[in-house]
Amino acid sequence: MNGPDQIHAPIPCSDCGIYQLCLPTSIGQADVDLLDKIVKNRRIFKRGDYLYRLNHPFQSVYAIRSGSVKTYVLMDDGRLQITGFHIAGELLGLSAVNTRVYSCEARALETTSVCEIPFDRLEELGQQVPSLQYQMLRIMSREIAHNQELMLLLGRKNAEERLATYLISLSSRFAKRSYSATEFNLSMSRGDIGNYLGMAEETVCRVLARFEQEGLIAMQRRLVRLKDVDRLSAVARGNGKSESPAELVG
Amino acid sequence: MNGPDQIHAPIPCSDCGIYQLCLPTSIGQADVDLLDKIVKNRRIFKRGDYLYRLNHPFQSVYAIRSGSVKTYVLMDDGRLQITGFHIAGELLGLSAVNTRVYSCEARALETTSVCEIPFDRLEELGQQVPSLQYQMLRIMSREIAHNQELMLLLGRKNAEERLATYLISLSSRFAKRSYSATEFNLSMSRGDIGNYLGMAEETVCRVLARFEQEGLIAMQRRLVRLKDVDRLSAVARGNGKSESPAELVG
DNA sequence: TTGCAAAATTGATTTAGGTCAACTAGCATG
DNA sequence: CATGCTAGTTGACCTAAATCAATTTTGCAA
Repeated sequence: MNGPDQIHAPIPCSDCGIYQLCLPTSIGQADVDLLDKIVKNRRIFKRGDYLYRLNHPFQSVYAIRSGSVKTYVLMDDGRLQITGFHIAGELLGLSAVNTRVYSCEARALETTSVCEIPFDRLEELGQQVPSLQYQMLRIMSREIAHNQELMLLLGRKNAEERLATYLISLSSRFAKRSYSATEFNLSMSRGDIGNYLGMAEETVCRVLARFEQEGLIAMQRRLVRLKDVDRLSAVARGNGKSESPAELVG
Repeated sequence: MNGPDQIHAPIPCSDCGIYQLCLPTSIGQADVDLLDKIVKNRRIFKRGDYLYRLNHPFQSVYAIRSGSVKTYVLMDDGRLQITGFHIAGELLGLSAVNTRVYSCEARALETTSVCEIPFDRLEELGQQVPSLQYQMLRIMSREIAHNQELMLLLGRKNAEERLATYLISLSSRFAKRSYSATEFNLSMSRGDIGNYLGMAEETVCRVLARFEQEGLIAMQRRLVRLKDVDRLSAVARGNGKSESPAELVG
């Protein structure tokens, strides 16, 4: 039987038999550099370039060295849904497959350098790269927790709470890799943010403007500075409106 | 190295070291019966009884023999969020742990008979029960796909689409275990449905009433009959409002 | 530098759905 | 049988955010 810290090979989709994987997960800048050194398969993408563009999954995982990437799915009715933004230090695979998805794509938001890792080397690399020693199961488990958080966000939170949550989340992701956690570049457009958070582009603008007026943030085009993280966190948690936590009985 | 069809022991939360697991997954009535026969640990819960109620995870998985169960989390601010409804033929564990969750609970929606399976027997049982031979990874992968679907629902869909999606989804779950797929009992309250779908109880009522007027369903208290599944599916997919599938460029 | 297209902002208007409130129907209890 | 009690329904009203529309700003390419 397996030890708990081994990497498992990816598993095929139980419906279609094709491999799938989900791991928009942070492994840290150091381990990305390490991977880059071992794998020697560096690639550069320019803004708008596709990292992949597929009707179905895929052969590689990408460790982002610098820059940023958005992933999204195209639904069978033509709608586009952004599933995540990924920044330096993070591992990028493919988000889950479901029947209504026509194609999964990932494209660079700015000039982006990645290390492309073929699937069949993942196991071997797990021996050498500390953060990959977390097995897939653990990584996926984190992904599920993250999605549940996001579901709460989409189902319950209003525009201000969503955007505050988003900024705080970005901030902590930047913090993990020793960039500034309070001043960073939103490489994605307002429209992208709106799509991701389930609100109109105009609302994103208006709420950001409101945050600025209230002294929570400072903005200059796509550069944000969080001026009052505490208060912003409070907004993200939904303080302000007095929520009655009605304990429902089934 | 592991064969692809083995069960893995659950893995501890990478943050807190405590075990967690997520698997609100259908394994089918036949395999539930099989499990029940092998494990011999049957338990009966009455409406409102707790299957578990914990500040942190947990020792068992439950295979539902009959009845239904809701799972939910209590947030640190006291809010209650329903994370799923589970019916006969499904396996029920614990939905993902996240930092803002204070406690995870599951309670019966009606008189419910389950087979309680201790964690440490999962592996052994995987040898004997076909559907458990899917390894955890695959089960979790399905869970992620399901969550992403739900995220789309919560982020993009309006009240009618949500409720239509919900009914269709329930229908297909019932269909899997040879109950009627077009006539079934909503064992959960309107309030529960609203909580789960992110809308007010009153809106649930109103939309159901509208569906009934339009001849999509027939209702009698908690008993629903789907009269026009095709049209209902169309509503669930969001037909009606002409969505411009703007292809955003990052 | 000019010119153009995409992105962002801001205002006006509309609307879906939340909230509050009243009322009804089932169901359980003494 | 009367008496609540909870779940469900329906109506009135209001608000957050979508939509529509007009500018303004910016980035990029000739």
